[in-house]
Amino acid sequence: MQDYLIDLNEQQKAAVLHTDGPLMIVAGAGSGKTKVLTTRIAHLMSLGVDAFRILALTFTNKAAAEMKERIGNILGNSEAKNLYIGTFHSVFARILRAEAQKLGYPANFTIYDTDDAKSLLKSIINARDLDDKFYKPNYVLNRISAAKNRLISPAAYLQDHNIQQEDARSNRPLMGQLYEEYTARCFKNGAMDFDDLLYKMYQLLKQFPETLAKYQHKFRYILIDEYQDTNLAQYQIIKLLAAVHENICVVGDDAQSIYSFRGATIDNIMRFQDDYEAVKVIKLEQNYRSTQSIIKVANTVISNNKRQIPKNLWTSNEVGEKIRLVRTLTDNDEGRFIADAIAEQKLRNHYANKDFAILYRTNAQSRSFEENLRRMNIAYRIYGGLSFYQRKEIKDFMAYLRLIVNPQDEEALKRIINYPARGIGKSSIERITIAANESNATFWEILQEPHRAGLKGASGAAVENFVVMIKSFQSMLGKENAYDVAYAVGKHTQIVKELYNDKSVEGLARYENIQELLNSIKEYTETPNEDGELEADKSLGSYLQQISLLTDADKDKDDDQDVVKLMTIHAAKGLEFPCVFAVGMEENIFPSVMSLYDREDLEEERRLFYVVITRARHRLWLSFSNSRYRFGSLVQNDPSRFIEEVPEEYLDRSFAGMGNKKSGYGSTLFSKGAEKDTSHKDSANSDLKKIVAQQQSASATHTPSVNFKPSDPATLEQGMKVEHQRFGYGIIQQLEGSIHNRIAIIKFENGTGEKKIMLQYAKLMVVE
DNA sequence: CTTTACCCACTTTTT
DNA sequence: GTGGGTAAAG
Repeated sequence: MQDYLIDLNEQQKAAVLHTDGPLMIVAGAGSGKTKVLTTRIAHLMSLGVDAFRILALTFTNKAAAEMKERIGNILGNSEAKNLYIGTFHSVFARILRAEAQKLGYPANFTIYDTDDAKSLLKSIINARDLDDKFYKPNYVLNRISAAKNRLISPAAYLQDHNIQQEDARSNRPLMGQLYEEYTARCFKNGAMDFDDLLYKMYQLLKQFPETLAKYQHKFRYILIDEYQDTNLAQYQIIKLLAAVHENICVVGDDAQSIYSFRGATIDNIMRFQDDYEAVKVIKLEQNYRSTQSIIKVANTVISNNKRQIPKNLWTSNEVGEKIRLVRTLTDNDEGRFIADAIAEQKLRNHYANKDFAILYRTNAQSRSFEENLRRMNIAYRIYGGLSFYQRKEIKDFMAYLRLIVNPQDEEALKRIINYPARGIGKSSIERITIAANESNATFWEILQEPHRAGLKGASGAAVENFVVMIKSFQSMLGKENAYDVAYAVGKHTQIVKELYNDKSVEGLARYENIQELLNSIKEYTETPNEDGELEADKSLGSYLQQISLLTDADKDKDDDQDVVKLMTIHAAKGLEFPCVFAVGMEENIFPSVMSLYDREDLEEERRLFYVVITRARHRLWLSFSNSRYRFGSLVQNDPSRFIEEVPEEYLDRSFAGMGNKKSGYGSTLFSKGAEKDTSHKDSANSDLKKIVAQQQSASATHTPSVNFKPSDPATLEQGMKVEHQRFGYGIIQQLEGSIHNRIAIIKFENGTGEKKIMLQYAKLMVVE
């Protein structure tokens, strides 16, 4: 084992050696926070503390994996694998899986991601015939999420006067009922959403004292990373777990609290000292990452915030270069400038691609950088955005797997019951839903006896076939591993075949995605489990449990690829890069338009600005554009107010000249404006055309005669004159198709010309 | 019942 | 520019 204390400064050493009792480490950006946490855990273990009794909670799987690895390196043995290190969500999911029955959940409960939750809410809102102008699934989900993060149950929500008034005032009086029904439906489906993983964990500890005692005893040492980003639910759970030993160590930086939209409250870190009597506070103020210029700028910027723990971040690194301010006229120019700058820096200062990061406020901003990097042949990778697991084809495939493991999961069931199309349409699904509600059974139960929903004939048979197929997959669960079941799903459902036959570019990509999913499942079943505690469980159930908490960033292990990294500032937290481009520094974007009217929100944006500044080690660029396309139309934003907060002496404005220095820019702007005008004319023009077309088709639409009565399709013959309900009168030119699907080619009188009419559906009356 | 075509709302940030 | 939901056509 290395002498792990040797390269720690005094404060870091103090934090490592303070093993027992509550400890708060206020760790400035780049002050060696992760090093302290990992060394502290290694130190505990070298003192003889059993790895099984140490709990460390982080916010990303990546941070957790990194910690595990670094501890392993310090200790030089495999003991680190026994540590309970993970995100709040994954650690709690694991515990909940073991304790699920206590709460009435199946051990194989499904974890709903945001999309699943929204679609469930949508169906609840639709079923109640509510106006989706007010009850937007997104809004409703956020409201429910906020309630859960504040540990407010549906019952408490309905009883709370303030909340009720708030909802009434915003024209959403039924919010509480929606919360109640959503909760009930999730329970019935055997599903928990992300917030439930915290909320139910709290319930579990609160309702079952012996369970609480068990975990209180088990976790003798608790460490929390990014404490400034915890919400009330997380706070209360930690408080319960730590109550006996009080060996709790939290690490955080109030200046980097950027997740209030997820319910995080800066109060938790501000009040930590009041929560525990014997608390020790250690501040890590020396920054090892950045140049003096960068640190100075960061400090100045953050001092504009009112609420913060006083600290003085400093560095003994070199002064470094000024921060470069870049101004361009269009978003595409911004992308081009930065791609050029990267190429230039690579030559001039011998940087590699991986030394650069382009960081933006919103995912939608990535396009112009992608295009220009591609043009310059610079390798890049986008982190975040639409995740692999959010793609439609992946969600469809996963829905099969989810249903097999948990047939209660109605969302999964409805997603794939008719995909690929197998003749179970909207009306059949409706019948089943009604039957299920009436007899208080689950959707799946009704499916097994389709006659209870009045389904017979073709649709009844289709349902029966579907059930037989799913059951055959289920019978594999006990004996086969995750890959074998998934392979069978691929083989026996038509999904893979259908995608394979789709030769379009998108179809090919989808096919490859399914292929990739199958490969990753295979890899999962063939890799030995890391968890020392759990048996090597390679079942489909355990696969699903862990996959639903994984994000894109966790998927790629080859982190060392030589590529420029593009991601949101949020995603960049905890990372560092030699060269950072903070782009889109414009009002309404950064700070976001959503945060302009509230002091708290604005301060959070400023903390976000602080975060992006402190990602840079050597060089930092701030860029903004006079105009950019958003949504197809051109918008113009002022430079971000945050730029003005950067002290002038650290700012290099030589790239921020007005566009008039270069000829052509002015005219570009002008022609863009002109284009916009014509496009307006165009759209007005096409609107007009549409109206004309509508009127024409309206006059072409036939009003059926009073005595219209469809004739039996079997009696139709070539040459007959018939009446169609909408197309009017016509002559049958030809009849073709099989007995079951007869098609008539009819020439209509009113200029609509020849049409193929499927007799199965169309109603035709013989005139003569 | 299924497929296609158009229309609209959507953009903070994430486990 | 995009994905999902709806209406119309087959």
